[in-house]
Amino acid sequence: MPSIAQVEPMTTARALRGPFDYRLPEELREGVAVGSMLVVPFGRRQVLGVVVGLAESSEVAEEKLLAPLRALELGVPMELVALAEWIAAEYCSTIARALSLVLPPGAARRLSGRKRRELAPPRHRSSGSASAGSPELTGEQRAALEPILAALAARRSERRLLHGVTGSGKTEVYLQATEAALSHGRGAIVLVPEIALTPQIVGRFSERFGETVAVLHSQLRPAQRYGEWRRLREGHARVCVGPRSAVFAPIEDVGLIVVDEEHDASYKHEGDPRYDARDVAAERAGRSGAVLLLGSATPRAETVHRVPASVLARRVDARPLPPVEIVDMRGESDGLHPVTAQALADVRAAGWAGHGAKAIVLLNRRGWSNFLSCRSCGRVWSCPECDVALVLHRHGGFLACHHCGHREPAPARCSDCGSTGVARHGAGTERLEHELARLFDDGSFPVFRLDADVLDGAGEVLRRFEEADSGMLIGTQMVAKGHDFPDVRLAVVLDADATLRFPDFRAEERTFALIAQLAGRAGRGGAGRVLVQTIAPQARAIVHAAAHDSDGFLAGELERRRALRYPPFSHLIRIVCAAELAEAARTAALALRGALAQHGAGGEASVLGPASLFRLRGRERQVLVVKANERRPAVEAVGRAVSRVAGGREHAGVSFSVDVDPQ
DNA sequence: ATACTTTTAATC
DNA sequence: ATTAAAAGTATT
Repeated sequence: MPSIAQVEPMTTARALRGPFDYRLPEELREGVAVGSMLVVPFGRRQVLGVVVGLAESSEVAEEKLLAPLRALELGVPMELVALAEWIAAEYCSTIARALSLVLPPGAARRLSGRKRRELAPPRHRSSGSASAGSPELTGEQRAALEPILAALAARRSERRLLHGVTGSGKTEVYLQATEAALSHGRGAIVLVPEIALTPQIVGRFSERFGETVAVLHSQLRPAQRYGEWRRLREGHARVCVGPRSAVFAPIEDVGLIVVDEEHDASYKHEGDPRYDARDVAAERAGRSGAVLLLGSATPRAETVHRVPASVLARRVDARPLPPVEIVDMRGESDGLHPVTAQALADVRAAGWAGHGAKAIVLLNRRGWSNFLSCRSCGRVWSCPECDVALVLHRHGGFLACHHCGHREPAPARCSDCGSTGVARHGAGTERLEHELARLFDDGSFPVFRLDADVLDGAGEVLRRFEEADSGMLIGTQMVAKGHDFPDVRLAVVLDADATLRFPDFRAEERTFALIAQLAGRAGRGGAGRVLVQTIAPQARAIVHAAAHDSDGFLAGELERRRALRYPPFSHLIRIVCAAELAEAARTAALALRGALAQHGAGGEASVLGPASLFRLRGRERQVLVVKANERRPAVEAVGRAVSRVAGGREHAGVSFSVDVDPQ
């Protein structure tokens, strides 16, 4: 019986290198395992610790060993401790930070409370399951399901891409794959981008599988969240549907991990460790002999390159995808093209004729105006903490920084020269809502706005749009996500090239996905039409999206990535050095580059930069990018270089952030 | 000599 | 990170 517990204390310190050994008193030896949570004395404090190993003896002198104060009732599964160790190494982070991802929700905060309150009894919900029955699959769906069933039967880990156009019935494949996993006695995880935007998929899982489904979403109160975690941990629920953090669901013997809308940017975690839930899902599936199923109408080039695909080319209702028209805005004034205005008027007229008729308009820019300038002296209102222009939010009467959240009252006059001539440049969703309501809302054709600024929440706006007979939904990229309304006759993208102008090698892929996803919202219950306003009508992403040519776009994209040695033909690691003074950040970045040059950047790798980034939250930033053929040696080399440079005192006040496979 | 501030070292 | 001992600096 091991008497030593190797414990990782849950602190965020980078310099701390555990694990630390504790002597287990007799009464704890039975119950403590890898994954157990202990409260331990640590320095002068008490901290929560996770047991990462057990041993018979310790290197540490007997008299220095302390005993844990107490053990918590429920720990995490052993396999998640191993997964956390993998994440710490893979993303250049610490074990403690990686472990905090797999702990029960609120674990760190509950430490101070002594005895946990008894939980409310589980609420009842529709039991579903057996009676619901699975609908008949199309030939394409059956062909896609077949290799998944075979892998599950053989307990073989396998990765599959489900490349299916919008409306082709991907969810039914997920459901039947889940059913198969359950029938083999195994659990399943279903990752979705954001529950509020995809209520339909959650509903279908709950309906089909009843109480064995645990749903994690942002609206749950902490106690409910913990309740769902506990149902999974104790095996009462075997399926978890949730956002990226659900990849850490405490399910034993996972047989299937689904990643819906696998192209979605929300799978990348912003914050240390900067993990990518898709890669973590692949790793977890590999470790537990599970099937990884990645689904999308617009998969990433990386995924297409690496993962064998099943294709769903037809919609289940057998309707064709709506025709997409490119509306050339060169030489036109800003705003709506006459063709677009007429198309919206046509939708409103169709609504009058009887059934509902709806339109969706996408403009990927929040607020009223992009930026303000003084007509007299040219002053531009910018963020005091970041080097970006402030956006006018007219309804709230303030200017906001979209990077740090800074707000200030909207100015009536120039604070430099006193002039009252303040020019508003560009239009965002708030202004568009105002304009379109003025033009089209006659009482029977309401305009709804959906973006990150709406106060009632995305779900509420979508519900109101659904309930309306006719109307228009305008908003940012949120309007292109997984919801499904049958009466949408028209989908419009304004300034479609806006995303193309981002200095990012994924800009084309993002633009293609955005247009294709939005096009998928139109014509689900009848004829549909899609308009794309752009000043770049020849751009590859736009031309292919208009032709519904995913394969053609991906082929070109992969060719371009290969030529430029971008992922998937290399791995990128981004290191950002931030400090109050630009000079300090630059010196640190140069030192880091020096360390990488001196000790190697891991295999065949090149280091680009340092380059300046715009100031953010009052900190000047410099970025280095490592482009490597092999990921692991490069990550290790970067990790060593960062701790060497960050460890010294000469770069005090500089923070280092490492992003492996940045999105 | 004494009260502050900064540096350094340790956390089983 | 947090803490406290150690070392350094300014103040009576």
